[in-house]
Amino acid sequence: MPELPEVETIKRGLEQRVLKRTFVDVWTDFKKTIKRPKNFEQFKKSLKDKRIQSVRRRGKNIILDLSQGMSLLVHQKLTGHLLYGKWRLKSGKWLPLEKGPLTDPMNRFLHLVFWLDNGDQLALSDLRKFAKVELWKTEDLERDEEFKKLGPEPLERSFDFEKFKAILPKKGKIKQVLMDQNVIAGIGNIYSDEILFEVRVHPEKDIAKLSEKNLEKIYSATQDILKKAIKLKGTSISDFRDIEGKKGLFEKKLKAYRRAGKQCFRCGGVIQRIKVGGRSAHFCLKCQVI
DNA sequence: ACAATATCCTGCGAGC
DNA sequence: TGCTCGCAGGATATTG
Repeated sequence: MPELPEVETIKRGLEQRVLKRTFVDVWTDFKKTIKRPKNFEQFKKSLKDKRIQSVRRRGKNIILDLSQGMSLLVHQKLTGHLLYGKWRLKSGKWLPLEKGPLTDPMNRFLHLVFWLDNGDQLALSDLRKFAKVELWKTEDLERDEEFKKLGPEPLERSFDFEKFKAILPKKGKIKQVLMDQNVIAGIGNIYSDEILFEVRVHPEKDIAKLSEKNLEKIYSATQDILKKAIKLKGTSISDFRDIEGKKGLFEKKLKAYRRAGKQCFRCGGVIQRIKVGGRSAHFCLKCQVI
């Protein structure tokens, strides 16, 4: 599922591929993906002839800033990922024109396809159809309450340890706090597990009971792990692919996530899986003792 | 005021 | 073999 490193990987891919391109047309077989405007014909009409001027990431959101003060926001949610290439529609199914990564089964679930002015396409593959796409007036998006509520970017230069401490709530289970987009933007289930494994902190630990030293460790591990994952183009443990359709390499580095029942690389203990806030949490019972 | 739960989806693997 | 069932999960809505 795309978290900050995966979304950043997509963002960088888009910068290479779609910057300065213009939207020509759009197709979907699942109109519900388009949340704004609700009417698909209106969406299509508003998007037509808009040029992509810049690409941004905010938390797990991708934002394409367009000409005429418009912005296209894409949230890939669980299984969505944007792809760039050439396909043709054959009896309701999109087939890649060339052999290569785009033929990967995880890239087959195209529910939204944009035509660009160079003849190529930008597509959203989304197995579970949770992804959302919204077309905004840029200034309305910046003023939107939901959007403004997003917490700070963990990898921004200005996000130092003092700032990290300042934005933390008074109490709460550390895993849930790290995953709360309104506290810090971009961390999800995979990286929260990996960060807490790294610092030997139990996912249910109440942040009120964490020492300054341990908070600092969590802060640094967050930076290190997110940066390392971006370098490796993210984690593809189930469905994530970059815009060329290729897998990320960070899945090989996972030490906790989806390793339930396996041996801990650090102490040889067994990795546990429990539910924290309705989500699966993976950790080593033996060495994540703080 | 807050926290737990349901909702949206569908491929996959387990179990019968 | 082939069916049903439960699970996975980000963010939001709804219920407790």
